[in-house]
Amino acid sequence: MRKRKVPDVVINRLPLYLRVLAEIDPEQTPIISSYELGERTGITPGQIRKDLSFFGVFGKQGVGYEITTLRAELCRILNLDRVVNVGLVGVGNLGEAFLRYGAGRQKEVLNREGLVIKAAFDQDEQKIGRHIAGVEIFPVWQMPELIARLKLTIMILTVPAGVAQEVFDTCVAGGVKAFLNFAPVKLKIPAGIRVHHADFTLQLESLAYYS
Amino acid sequence: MRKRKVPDVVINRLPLYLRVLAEIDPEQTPIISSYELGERTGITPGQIRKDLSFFGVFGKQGVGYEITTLRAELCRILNLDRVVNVGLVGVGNLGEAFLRYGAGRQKEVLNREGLVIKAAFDQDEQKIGRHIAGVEIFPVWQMPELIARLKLTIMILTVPAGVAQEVFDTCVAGGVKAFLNFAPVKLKIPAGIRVHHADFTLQLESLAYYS
DNA sequence: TAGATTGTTAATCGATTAACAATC
DNA sequence: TAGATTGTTAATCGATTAACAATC
Repeated sequence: MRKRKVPDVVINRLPLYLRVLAEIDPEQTPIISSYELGERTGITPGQIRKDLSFFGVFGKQGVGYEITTLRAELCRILNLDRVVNVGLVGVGNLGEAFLRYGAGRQKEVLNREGLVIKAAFDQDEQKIGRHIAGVEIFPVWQMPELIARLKLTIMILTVPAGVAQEVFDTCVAGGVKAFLNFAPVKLKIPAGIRVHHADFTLQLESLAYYS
Repeated sequence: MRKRKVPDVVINRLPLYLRVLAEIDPEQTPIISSYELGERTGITPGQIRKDLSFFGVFGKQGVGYEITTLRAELCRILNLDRVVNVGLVGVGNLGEAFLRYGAGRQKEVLNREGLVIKAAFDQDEQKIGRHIAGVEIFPVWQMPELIARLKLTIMILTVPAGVAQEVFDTCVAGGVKAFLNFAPVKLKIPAGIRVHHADFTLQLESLAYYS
């Protein structure tokens, strides 16, 4: 894995480029310059060119970037040119909201990019077998089996803080490589595993500084 | 405002220190070293000392930090030593989940730190007047008035992308200083206003790279 | 060809880490 | 006093920005 070569901060910007490119009709505007893309993303043109240069040469000097090509390349880089199977653990308020979110307006966006929520997990007997926004809820003990069977490579953690590490470890053992963690805990993360934290409490508390 | 002096990245770490300190009983362990705090937060001891040094001198050489004092100082720095009033706009799936989240286990945490969700807003007639987790839902047109009356200084944006900028501008005009934005849009942000983005779609898409 | 815009290198900036004198 | 740990300075690291030759 030479992935370490590309800084995470660069990877985090690629989806933004993708989003902006998706808003343009390539029939009408087939080419975009780094200046125009910079205008629309809030990223400087130089930064955009630098970011893209980590992956190859996608533009034409004196001309710009062909939108269709650049979109395809970005999708390829992000693995979004194929289906990426996502799971979710913990169908409480937040988990349920997330399932519906992924089923609403954002579903089109996520699915267009190949991201599909395939299964949800909970330990509450009452919830097992229910469907939320078309996603079935399975018992947590079936996770190892279903991670393998459904090839889940991204997991959304919307579990209570107390069980987050345990659930996380189970997922890692099962082969999940990337996580979006909503639990307010510091996870112990093995090498090669990527975790994005979405810790609302910490975010609100730091906002208080500016209030 | 000399606030610009302290890097945002430092501010973002302070709530983490606060969380770890809150987990310790100061009766039993009254003093903590930067090494111990580093152990528990995953931040290097040097970094912690550097971060704190932006705000003053809180420790004793050869001894460490008095937990009660350090907690109080961090709260003061983050404005969490007084009540900080928070509003929420857009009571859809995500907005509702957030209200319940702020009412559940995390409510204790948030309230202990002075953060209180005081009002929610929506344009749907049906939702007006309802209460979710004890928070009343008001019509959006009452926002300017209620921001002033309830002194809302932080706003959580859980509105659809299409109206996010408009709602944001209204809040800014009303005097809101800090935002937690869940809408998948690039907001045009005036100077002096702080926005934290929680854009799930972008986060999931960048995770696909590691999947 | 002249103008435009890329890809890339070098310069700058800012944040993290290392190291240690100060001092409890 | 001796040992420990802070507060702070200097060195390092990495990311952003500026600049420009290459070239369409």
